[in-house]
Amino acid sequence: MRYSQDHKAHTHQRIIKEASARFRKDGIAATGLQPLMKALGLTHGGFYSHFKSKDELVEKALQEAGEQVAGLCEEIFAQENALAAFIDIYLSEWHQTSANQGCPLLTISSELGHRGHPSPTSDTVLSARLEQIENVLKCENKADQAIVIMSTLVGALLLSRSVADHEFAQHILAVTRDHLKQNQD
Amino acid sequence: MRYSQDHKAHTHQRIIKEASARFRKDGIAATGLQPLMKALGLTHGGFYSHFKSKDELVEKALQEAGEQVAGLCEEIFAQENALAAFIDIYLSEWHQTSANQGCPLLTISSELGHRGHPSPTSDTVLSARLEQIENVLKCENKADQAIVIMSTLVGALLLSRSVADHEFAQHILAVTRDHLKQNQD
DNA sequence: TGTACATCAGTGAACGCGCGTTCACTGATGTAC
DNA sequence: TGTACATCAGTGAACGCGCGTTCACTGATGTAC
Repeated sequence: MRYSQDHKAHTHQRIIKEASARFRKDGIAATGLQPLMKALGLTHGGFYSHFKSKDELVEKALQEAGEQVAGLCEEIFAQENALAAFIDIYLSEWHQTSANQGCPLLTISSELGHRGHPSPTSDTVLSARLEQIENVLKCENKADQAIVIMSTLVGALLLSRSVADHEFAQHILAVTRDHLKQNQD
Repeated sequence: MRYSQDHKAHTHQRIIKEASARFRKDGIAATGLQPLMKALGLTHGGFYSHFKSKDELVEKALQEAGEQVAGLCEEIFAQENALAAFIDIYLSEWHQTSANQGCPLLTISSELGHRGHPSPTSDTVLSARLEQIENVLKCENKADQAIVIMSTLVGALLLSRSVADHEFAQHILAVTRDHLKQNQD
């Protein structure tokens, strides 16, 4: 059946959005196209009138995750005390448990990178974050300092998500938050 | 055919060792038991006389990766200037490209944690690293400082592996190495 | 010491399953006359 | 304005494939007599 003009574009976006969440939560390999389409009330056959392969969806979903997160981050970095706000959100309990809405660097990017084919979109996402951090730094070596801060954020979040002991996980986040906010230049 | 006494134990270890490498390199989900056994010159059916499921192998392989890495780290931390040596190796080009022999926290642990069932072995591996770092720190708040250092190491390595641009990847490692060695207490 | 038997690590075919992908088809809508 | 037709987003069965797992079987070795 034919649908109204922008119907296809709308469905296209719904697929990308759902994929972007699922890839971040469960990983790319563990996310099937069949369950994904079913969750949107569609049948899996229709997938290929939107994308030529799962790989294409992966790339689009990574981009969408990047843009979604970029939107959130713009708001955060518009505040006063932007770096502290960013640190608090990046290392929040919300971000620890909500991988499906969070930073794609930990999940999509790292699943792509060096297992198969890394994506230039990973570079774009990371660069965007680094630039935002640089802009609110006051020290010399802004660029280098931004890399170190971002590394620490990513690492602490990853460790807190990897660890089985919930209190240990929260402790990692808390300690790292304090350290980064204390040493901000 | 029946084999000499310690033959089974030997094969058992070979499977674990190969799995430990493949899980770290390609991820758990992307590593098939069939190709794994074939690579060892065995048929896949025999797998179940060694392990009751893939999940059991995953746990054993994570433990073995932890022990293997622990062995390497003991040597490193026995040196003078242990922390600097550890930082240099953790953020080396070797570690960036040799995920199959490297730290299991980035790959096995993070694939287990919060996607499915996290393993207490992740906690053990992380705690071992933290303790080694603590022992060579001279500042107050050793425990907290160790967490921050480990987070930064893990994050920088993950980012350098995620990024498509090879020079960018090397830059992340170099900058983080310098920062950590400069600020070591 | 020689023979009969039990053991059991490893074999390889088969199981059901979900994966990514293909394809002939449907049918409500937009377009042309 | 009314009718005939073209479009094409979405359907759902089917494809080959590799997955994890099961199982009846093999046959060289260790053990018992």
